[in-house]
This record gives sequence, C-alpha cells and structure tokens, in this order.
Amino acid sequence: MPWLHVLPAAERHRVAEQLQVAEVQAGDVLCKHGRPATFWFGVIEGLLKLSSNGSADDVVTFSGLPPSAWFGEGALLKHESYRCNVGAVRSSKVAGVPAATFERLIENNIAFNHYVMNQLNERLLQSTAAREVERLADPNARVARSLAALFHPVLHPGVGTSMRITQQELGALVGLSRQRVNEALQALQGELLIRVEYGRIHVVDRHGLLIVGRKRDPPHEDDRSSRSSTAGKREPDAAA
DNA sequence: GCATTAACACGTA
DNA sequence: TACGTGTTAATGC
Repeated sequence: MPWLHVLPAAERHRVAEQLQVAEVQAGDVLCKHGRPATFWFGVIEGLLKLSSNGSADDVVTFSGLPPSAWFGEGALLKHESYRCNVGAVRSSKVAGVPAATFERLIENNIAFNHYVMNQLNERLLQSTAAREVERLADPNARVARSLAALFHPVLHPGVGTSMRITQQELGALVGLSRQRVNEALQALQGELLIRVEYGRIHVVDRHGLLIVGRKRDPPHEDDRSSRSSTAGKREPDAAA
C-alpha cells in the first residue's frame, strides 16, 4: 500500500485499524456501476478487472488491476456512485478503506492529498492512452500497450518488473484469444521487450512496449510549428 | 487475410 | 491431477 508510508505513524496505525481485508474468488464482483461508493479499494494480491459501464454507453474498456493498484477515489471524492464495474479475474486479496476514513485523510493530510492528486493525474493520462489503444488495429501493439499499462510504475508501483499472469487472463483483458496473445507475446519477446515464463511475464523494456505499432518515432523535430509548442517529445506516460 | 474456436500433446504447479 | 503453454486445423467475417 504505497500511500500508507506518506502518513505519520499515528495516523498510519489508526488507518490500519479501520482497514478491511477480504478474499474474493474469481468472478466475484467488488463494485458495481451505480452502487453508492462506500470504500476505497486496493489490490493486495491477485488480479482484478475494471470495465466501464455496460449499460449506458456502448464503449467497454477493460483495464487490469494488479497488486498495489488503488481505485474508487473518484466516486468517493464526489460522494457519488461507482462509475465502473470491478471484478476478480482470479482469487485475490482486496483491501478496503471506509469512505469516512478516506474523507478524514483527504481533509486533514496534505501528503495524502498529493498522493491522490497524482493518482488521478496518472489515471487520466492512462485513460486517454487506453482510448488510443482501442483504435489500434495491430493486435501485437494492443498486447504491448496493455502490458505497459499493467506495469505502470506510478499506478501500480508494487508490480515491479515481473508479474504472475496467464496468457488466457491477458487475452481476457486485451480482448483477444489466448492463441493470438501467445503469438503476440512471442513477437514481443523476439524484440527483447519482454520475457515469457510459465504463468509469468517479465517486462524488459517498458518504454519499448509503448512504441510498438507506432508509425513514426515521436522524438523528432517540427512537423509544423503552429501546433503544440510544448511537445518536445510525446511520451504519453511520463508526465511529471 | 486474419482472428477465433476447437483440439491436441506436452510440461509444470 | 489440474492447469498453462505451444501448436495445428477448421471455421467465420
């Protein structure tokens, strides 16, 4: 739980007492779109899947939530209901911070505010990146970008460089068949971007994964000066 | 053409 | 034993 360490010791212990931990099984649903937000959730162990509402809008984007991922702050901050569905891909351990505790931290602790603000910012960037991924035709590129999202160093700092995930689970996240995912993984491994093991994937070059399937190398000079002046290099991920 | 499903052999937990 | 992987063949858009 990366945010726990920004709190002073006394507050940390207080939060720890109010923290709830639950085991969920594959297929279990943690929060449903439209349900009032009661917890700020975090993944301790396992893998969750976030999907946008399947009712109102047609678009259904998926995102994997590995350990150290925290979510639900958007709904809590607005005192509204969850806007996404989150379910367990496999049996997982999930932590929950009660809404009242979350609110108390927001109102009293600057460092916690910074953490949440940064989290929201990164998620916004990842959300726009996800929209871009949807338009990608190349399956290999989609797998690559999804892996880069899973291994996001700020959003999922606890993941590190290697993660337990099956090719079937990855296929479910990306929206491809297991066989096609396998083919994509082999290709990415051939480019020395990842290393594939039994039930596990190592990321060797995350930046390389973000470039897969891109037509031009972004870090090049003026296409035309009338457009973005501040965009020296287009790195959708590394915004400070 | 390309991705999907189905089916298989094989190695691993 | 149950599961994950790598591969091939048949099928569909």
